[in-house]
Amino acid sequence: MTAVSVRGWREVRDEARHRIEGGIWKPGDRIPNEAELAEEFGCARATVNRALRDLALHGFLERRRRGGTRVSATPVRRAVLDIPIIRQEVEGMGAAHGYRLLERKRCGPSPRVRDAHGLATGEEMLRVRALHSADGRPWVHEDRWFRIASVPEVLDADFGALSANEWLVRNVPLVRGEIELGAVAASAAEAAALGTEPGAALFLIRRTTWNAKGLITTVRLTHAPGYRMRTTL
Amino acid sequence: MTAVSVRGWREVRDEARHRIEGGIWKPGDRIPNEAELAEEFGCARATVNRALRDLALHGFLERRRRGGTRVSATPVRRAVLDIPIIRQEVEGMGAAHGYRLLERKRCGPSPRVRDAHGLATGEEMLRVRALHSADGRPWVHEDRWFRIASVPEVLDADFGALSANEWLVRNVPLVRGEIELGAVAASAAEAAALGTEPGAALFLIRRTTWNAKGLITTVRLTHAPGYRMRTTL
DNA sequence: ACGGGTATTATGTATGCACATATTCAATCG
DNA sequence: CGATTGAATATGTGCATACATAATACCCGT
Repeated sequence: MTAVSVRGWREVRDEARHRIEGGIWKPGDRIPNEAELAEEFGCARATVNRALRDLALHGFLERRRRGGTRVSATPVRRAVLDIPIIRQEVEGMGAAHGYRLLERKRCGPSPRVRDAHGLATGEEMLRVRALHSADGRPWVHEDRWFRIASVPEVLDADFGALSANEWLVRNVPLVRGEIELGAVAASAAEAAALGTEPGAALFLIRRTTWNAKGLITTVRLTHAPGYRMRTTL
Repeated sequence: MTAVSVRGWREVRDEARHRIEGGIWKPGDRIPNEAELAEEFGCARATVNRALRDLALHGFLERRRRGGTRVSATPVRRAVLDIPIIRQEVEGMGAAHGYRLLERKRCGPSPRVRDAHGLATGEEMLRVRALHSADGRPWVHEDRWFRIASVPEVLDADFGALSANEWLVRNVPLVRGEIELGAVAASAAEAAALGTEPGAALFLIRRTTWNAKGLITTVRLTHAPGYRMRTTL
């Protein structure tokens, strides 16, 4: 093989990807080891390592010590995806971000929230519902539950102007979180806020965060119909 | 600050995360530079670099040359998420993966597909619909379009037993791809296959791949109601 | 033949160094 | 005064080397 001189680990990565895409390295194939590639490319093994690690992160390669590196038999396994921050997403489209508080009240958890997080029925919570819009058009309905025992300070925030998300970022250090993506039928309240019909298919993002004391907050974000989240491979 | 001796970049990463989570480094704060942290931790700067790069990849930090590293003001921006391969996902749950071909025919593109990819109306395509099941229960409806001009070999595959996805993996090197996530209302055909009502909210994964000649295939995967995709932060 | 220990191999990671590059700040010149 | 230039700084990346670790292959003693 001709010694191709490359500049930087990105070029090594791209060259490797071309070989996968061009079928030179086929799914399931074992590819040359790092030392050999380093020699071929005229660079250090560390550089090859960086490139191959990146491809493995994105699911193109599977690597095992001693076993070598092989082209993934299932080419798309992992994607790095940007979970949008609403304000930024809207402004990034060149639209004006609007925020309107719909509801803010202290109450016990809904059965669904209670069961999902093992809370007591009497547990005191704060529920905040709001609507985000882009150039005046409904964009996302936000339905958030705070657990007051974990963040009592939340009672001092009124969320009239500042979105709950932004308040959280400034006031509560994150400990552990989960993101869940799915599809749900619009509830009556969501449909009204988003200007659609109850039962309409809405894209759902649920984020839940905990700290050492337990649940901090969980939020159900439902996007107006037609919303898509995209990522490139 | 006491010099804490750490072993490996993961420990550096974890310690940094603890400082973010514990509020020692607050959102928007600029953190010490790599050289200082390396000294504090008693490791090489490259090790600190690896750790901080990883945190930046996951959206916890924002890094700029000369500008230093700051704690992200928007704590969750990026998530690495596993896009499931259906067979693996089903088998990973300990269920039996079933596959049934529903339809396979040569035809022109539907208006939606044609417009989305700028195809001619007369363009010859192969449409394959199938149902994946888990322990006999409907799991995912697969609606796939192949562009015959790009992959004529596809006509030789009957897809009665082998899923189109697996055929693709073995026969077509990937060039460029996109994944789109969203929610859609179940079509009549989908509803029938998945055992639900037309209009039900379904989680949608659309994958499209191209090569140098243009579109290869696009697939609409719709999951049975209640399906969720999860990732940890 | 069999089971277990050991050598081999490929990747994983750490280190110290050098240089590249982006960005900011400040000094300088017209 | 304003624009340009240049120095300082922090991260980005590359290299050579060394050792760690996991997985496999192989050999050997019983």
